[in-house]
Amino acid sequence: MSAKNEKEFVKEVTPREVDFSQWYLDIVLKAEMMDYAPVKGCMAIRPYGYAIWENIQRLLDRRIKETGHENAYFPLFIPEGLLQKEADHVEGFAPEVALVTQGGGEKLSERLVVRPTSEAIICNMYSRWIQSWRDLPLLVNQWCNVVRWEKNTRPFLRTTEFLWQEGHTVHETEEEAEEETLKMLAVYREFVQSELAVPVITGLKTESEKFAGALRTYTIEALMADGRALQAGTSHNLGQHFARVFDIQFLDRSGELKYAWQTSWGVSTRLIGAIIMVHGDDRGLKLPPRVAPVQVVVVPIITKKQRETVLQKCAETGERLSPPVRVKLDLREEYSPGWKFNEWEMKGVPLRLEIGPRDIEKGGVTAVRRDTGEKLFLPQEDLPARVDSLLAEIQDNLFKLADRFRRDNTHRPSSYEEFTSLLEEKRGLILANWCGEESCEDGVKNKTRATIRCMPFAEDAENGNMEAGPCIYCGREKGTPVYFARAY
RNA sequence: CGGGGCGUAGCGCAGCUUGGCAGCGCGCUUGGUUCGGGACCAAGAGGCCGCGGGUUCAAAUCCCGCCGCUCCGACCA
Repeated sequence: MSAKNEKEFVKEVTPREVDFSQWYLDIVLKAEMMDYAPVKGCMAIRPYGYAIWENIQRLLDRRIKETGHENAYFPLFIPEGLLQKEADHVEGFAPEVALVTQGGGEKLSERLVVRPTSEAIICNMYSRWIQSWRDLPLLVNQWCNVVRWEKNTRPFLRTTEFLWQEGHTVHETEEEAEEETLKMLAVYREFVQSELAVPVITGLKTESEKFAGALRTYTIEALMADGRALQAGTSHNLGQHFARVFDIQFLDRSGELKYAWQTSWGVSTRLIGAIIMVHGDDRGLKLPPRVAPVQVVVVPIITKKQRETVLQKCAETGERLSPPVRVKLDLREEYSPGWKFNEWEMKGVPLRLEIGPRDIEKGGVTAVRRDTGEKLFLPQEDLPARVDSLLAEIQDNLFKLADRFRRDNTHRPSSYEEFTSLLEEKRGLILANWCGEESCEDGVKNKTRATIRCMPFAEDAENGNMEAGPCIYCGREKGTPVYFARAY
């Protein structure tokens, strides 16, 4: 295909190299994932975008239940006084809460916060449900919406209202809570990598970056194609902070009254933004088959003489593949095949099957991979098996490409000068030693706009050496390696 | 929240400087011919010019305020 044609096909999308932000916005709108709603920072998630979310829910919900959790639902409204109980928590969330002051035409005696997260209301309920060690562990998850009045919004990445899941668990001991926190972090990591094909690094957040009210926050961080990092999920060990202020106490095995240990963890519709920014290209989305609403699109090549034969073969092919494959037959006759090719590429459908007179004559279908653009001929006999293995290959390839990109864009500077020039010229993840002082973290942030994304676990040391050394900022000799990056 | 840009048909835009019939391309509707990488012909439909106020005989156009989107910062799960 000529360069000119290549350009023509994507004229509706700003190339990534020109303006990555604009590219992202073009994609989410033109692939019909969302549309702007008439409230600032709010969006309608359109069926095609929501179908991805439903797949995320289905695949993650299964894992959450397999690890022993049950789903429940708690109120959208939280009495203002409840949110204010935990000092750090209220300090963290107060600036971004929406308040309901009126109901039923009358001023409320106590204002209601629209949940920015549900620790307060859930802990309030938990204090009534827990009396004995026999009530523990309490393992509950909730799928819901939350509202945070953000100043700067971006579709899927940071919206005023968003959808997520939040797990809230209660345990007898600190060790159990820590184990749960790490277990769910591992679930997230496995889920995001194997289903979304998004490689992540895991680690501990710094004190300044941790969840408001938590003892410790662990995170999975992904690297976007523009070299910026995205926090893709977090798991918090809440310690006894909330138990103390919400009075979650239980009689332990020796008859002693103890405060419980808690965790909370969540991922949101932000994951959809990650999929877009990790895999997409100038022609549009590239969806990992495991979460793609449409895994295979069948495009008939209709000609005057062969119309019925072709349509029949398409229907037949669809029936052979679905289920289990999510197949879409695009039988619209008002669009040319070429137009459809471009549209489904924009929408990121992993595999396209073209069926025309020539394919029928040769006894198969033409297949085109979205990830590589590769064109293949698949004989009818082993079509289901070939489609199945191609989808698996595409899933695998998307992960490999993203993982290679992440590795290629992880740097290990040996001086502060190299550190700053890497941030200016290449971005990406920068593994550098840090002494642990907040003043150095702030210093780097103020000068370079890069933040510490996480303090990685030692076993994740696949990107060069994890040896301790002088702090990249102050030069003191006690720094340990942490990941810096500019983040969304 | 501060600074810049933008807001005119579903989408992309022109018109605004210098006030005077609301325009173009794509898309949409209907009919027909087509269909292997965004087909073609013909006939149509579609407007609170973001919202509110002001100036004027007259406002998309000038002035003031507000809202929204966006970029750069600040703030932040």
